Amino acid sequence: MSWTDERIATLKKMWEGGATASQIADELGGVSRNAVIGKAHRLGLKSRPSPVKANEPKKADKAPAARPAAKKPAPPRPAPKAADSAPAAAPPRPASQGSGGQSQPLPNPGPGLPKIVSVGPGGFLRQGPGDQQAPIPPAPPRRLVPAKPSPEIADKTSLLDLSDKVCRWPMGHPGEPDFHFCGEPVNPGFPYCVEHCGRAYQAQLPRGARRPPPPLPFGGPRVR
DNA sequence: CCCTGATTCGC
DNA sequence: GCGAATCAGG
Repeated sequence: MSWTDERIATLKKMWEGGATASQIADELGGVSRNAVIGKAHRLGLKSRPSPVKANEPKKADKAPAARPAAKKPAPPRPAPKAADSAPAAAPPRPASQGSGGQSQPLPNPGPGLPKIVSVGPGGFLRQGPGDQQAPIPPAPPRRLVPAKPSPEIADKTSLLDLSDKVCRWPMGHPGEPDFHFCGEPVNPGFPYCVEHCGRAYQAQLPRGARRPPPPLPFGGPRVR
């Protein structure tokens, strides 16, 4: 498999969206997760909350220990700089599981977006004690609505048409011919439109009104 | 052992 | 440029 523009675009979006390399590789098909990571790095994407990252080069001495057991005697690595453009803090996301055994991250709003925790039934924002002030309470849906962004989307929002103005909610699966994004105008301050904000930031419904399935952008059974 | 991303290096 | 092999941490 070669890296076509579309595949690269998908890779980018999913990578930026917080999907793991494995998920991306799986979605793209025909490539290993290593390929995805390698490509991502070659594209300039990098780092992002990587689980493996406890070692930070302290300002001190450290004789670069050569690799003990390696087929090839690798010269000491210069400096494994890693923490440069890491998001301040990932907003807690409602996690649900659809396929594997580990958590399935939702597309992550890029840096600069408000850290919304969740949306209450009445449309108020739940936030940490410290974060006192919402950018703007969007009056999200009181109850979840079936994913039906718009009766007719004349032109499907392609991967490349994404901007911070349109809803990035993925419709279908990447790689499918009709894979596209919601494309509705976003809820200001959010990566999604109002409807999909209600899905992404799973509203906490009053007891009893709990029946809709847990929809997820990526990996979910199918949302459409 | 499972997972994760990072890096290296032969191709 | 690509990605398997490897490393390293959770």
